[in-house]
Amino acid sequence: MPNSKLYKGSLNTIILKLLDEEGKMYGYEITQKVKALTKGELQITEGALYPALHKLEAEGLLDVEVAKVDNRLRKYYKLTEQGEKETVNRLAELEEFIRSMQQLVNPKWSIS
Amino acid sequence: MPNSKLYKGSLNTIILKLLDEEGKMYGYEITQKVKALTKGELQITEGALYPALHKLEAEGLLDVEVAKVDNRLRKYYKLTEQGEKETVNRLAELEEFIRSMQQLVNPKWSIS
DNA sequence: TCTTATGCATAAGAAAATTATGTATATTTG
DNA sequence: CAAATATACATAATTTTCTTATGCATAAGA
Repeated sequence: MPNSKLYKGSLNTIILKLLDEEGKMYGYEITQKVKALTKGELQITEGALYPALHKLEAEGLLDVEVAKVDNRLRKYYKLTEQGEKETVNRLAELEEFIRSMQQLVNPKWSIS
Repeated sequence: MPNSKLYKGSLNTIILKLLDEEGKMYGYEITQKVKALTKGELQITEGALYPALHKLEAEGLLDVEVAKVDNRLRKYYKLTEQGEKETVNRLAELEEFIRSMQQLVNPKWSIS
């Protein structure tokens, strides 16, 4: 996402969350999904996405399955069992983080 | 903030926002304020804070004023005019970012 | 036919943290 | 009273995580 420096560190959590929702996705699909969900606000670059996917796979959080569609390669990723557990933790962290940021940015809200 | 990787990139905005609210603050005060506001959730490390303050000063967004209290050094920072303008922009970006993240994490909310 | 879209990947560099130090004074606690 | 903790600054080495720039290849649209 070359537009905003803010999302640093949240890419992995975004990937995990999307895979948790969608079941399985391939890289390019993830970039398009994020773009659509955020109305173009967040654009994941390939240079960030693919290394992130490989790392999550190496950590045992993702499984990969190769497919060929229209004579083009696709690598479908899905959460492993461990990945599902981690996703719960990471999402909780992210939500807590969002709450904290709101607290800082706009203390009038979120009495929570 | 050694606990959460998520805030990466938002430290500068946090600093600007706090200075905008408080008028002037010194480094250690900022760390304590953030800790308090987020109930210990976000802990700014010195290794991140001081270089960030120096950079913001170098960019002309902050002015510094040295004081001695109880025989100890304090460096009070406050926004320059340019800093105030930038703060408006950065806060808008941050709020947009938070909205985007909520969109991704919990699409059920924010019909916005 | 040329550009754009789809689909993967990696390398070089930059940005922004963490971790580990270092210095110094004041206060609290055992 | 000594030791630990809190206050207050700073920087260097390292790591993490991006951006930017490439590269390859096929399909679709102008």
